[in-house]
Amino acid sequence: MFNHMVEHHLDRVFHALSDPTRRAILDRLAEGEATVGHVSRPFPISFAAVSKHLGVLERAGLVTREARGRERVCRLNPAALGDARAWLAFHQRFWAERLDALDAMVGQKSGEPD
Amino acid sequence: MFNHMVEHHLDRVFHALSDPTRRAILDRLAEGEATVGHVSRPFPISFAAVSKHLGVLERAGLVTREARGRERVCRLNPAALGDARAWLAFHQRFWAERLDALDAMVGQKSGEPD
DNA sequence: AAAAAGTTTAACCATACGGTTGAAAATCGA
DNA sequence: TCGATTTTCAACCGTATGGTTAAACTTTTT
Repeated sequence: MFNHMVEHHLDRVFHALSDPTRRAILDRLAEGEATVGHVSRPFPISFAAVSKHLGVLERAGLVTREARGRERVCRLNPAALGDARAWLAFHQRFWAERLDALDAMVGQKSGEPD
Repeated sequence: MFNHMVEHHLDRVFHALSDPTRRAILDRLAEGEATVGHVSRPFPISFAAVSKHLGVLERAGLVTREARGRERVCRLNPAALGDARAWLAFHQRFWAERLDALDAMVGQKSGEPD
């Protein structure tokens, strides 16, 4: 019930989240929507680099960019975090249960088949 | 208040999670500890490739490999998911609050926190 | 001791990544 | 219309990634 075909989506979300600049961009955007220029200003990298980061975030569904005149206003899309969060929550709990089960039968060495 | 120096750790965890093969390895390991050979068997890639994936997972703290004779038994480390989960949970909720505030001003409501 | 088994490491390949600069495209202001 | 502003796109660079095969290392088996 958990292995849908959302895999590629998870790929993109986790990958988007794996870069500190992109997480900082998300933090910046959490303060409110902003244009690409406004987002990029505090970062010590080029404008184009930030634009590409925003592309990665957009493709992951984490951010939307809407054209407004010659500017583009970026906004967060919190819902996109849902799948990643669900994956983590499920697995962490599932793993913990497994390990608890193992702890419960300390001393018994379970033969691992194949 | 959230910008610790755990960044690099988050980098590694999210990056480790961004690959479907690695997530599948974690799923496999959730069924119980296993040697590298056992882990790699179902995958259509080489043994060495799986070994490298396990290295990535290990460096992210998600998996431990313990030498047992000439084999290495791999186990999950659920705790390592903690930081990532905390990051996601905090941000999703934080963003949702922000957007809810915006929605409230528009008159539309469509947020599902937690 | 020698062979076999389980893993890792090294070398390599193709592609993707994060970064740059500079040109192009679209819109605004004069 | 012209020039300035905002953003993307294209080309490029150095490094990292995921994959391969083959060699090396350690431990078990014979």
